[in-house]
Amino acid sequence: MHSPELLKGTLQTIVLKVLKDHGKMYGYEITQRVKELSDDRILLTEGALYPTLHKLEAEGLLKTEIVNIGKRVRKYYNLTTPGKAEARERVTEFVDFIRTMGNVLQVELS
Amino acid sequence: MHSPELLKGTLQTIVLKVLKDHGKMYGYEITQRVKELSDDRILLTEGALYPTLHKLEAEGLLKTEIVNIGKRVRKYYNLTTPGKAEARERVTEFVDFIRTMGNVLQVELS
DNA sequence: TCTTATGCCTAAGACAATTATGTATTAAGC
DNA sequence: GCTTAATACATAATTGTCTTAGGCATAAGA
Repeated sequence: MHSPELLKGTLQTIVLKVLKDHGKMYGYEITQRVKELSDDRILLTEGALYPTLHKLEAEGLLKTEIVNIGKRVRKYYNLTTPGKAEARERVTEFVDFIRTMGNVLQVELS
Repeated sequence: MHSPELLKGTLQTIVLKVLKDHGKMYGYEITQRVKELSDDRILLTEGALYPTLHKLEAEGLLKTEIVNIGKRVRKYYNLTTPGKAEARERVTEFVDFIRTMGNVLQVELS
């Protein structure tokens, strides 16, 4: 697990990009996908994830769809059109940030 | 200027690494060096920098030296031996984090 | 002389995350 | 049949880092 401080500020970017790459997903699924993609290094906590999903939805970047699986409820999230644009921007912004940090820290980012 | 959220958690790493690369520096000088290295994209605020310097000093990672320049006072900071080790670790940690994020976001980090 | 730059610092508040809960269903092990 | 782990949603209290807003003072340039 990574030093958690570095993760701060990246959650929305992660959620938007993962949804962009994988399409319709529900909360728990997102945590598992990120765990998998990060090789168990990024473990999203529910206390952070759900408020973030709700916030992105309130901003119109995500839309939801509730599906019943037996007696259990799943809430699927997907990007809206503005959400897709936002995902692109966030990733670009992140990459730019990393380049800048590479200069400041004088490191090569393979 | 970058989205400030992404910067969160990176301040200590920046301070430690810049001091490692440039040796003895004072607070204001650090802000200017980072501004320069980042091409004006990272502007450290004093309200964040000074508490961080004091904290790192309290942890024994930095040592200080006060110098009078005319009537003005400069407080130089430099890494201690544990501080140098910590700087190395923080940078390694940051690079690892970036690699992980590259996988999660599915982006190439040149 | 007024603004900008240099130089240190602290305090209040915002914000995002962690930690701690709460509720409930389903599958697996014993 | 019972217990535990996994699945699945969610909120609330707290923590920590940062921004914003102050405060004080010297030096240089227009």
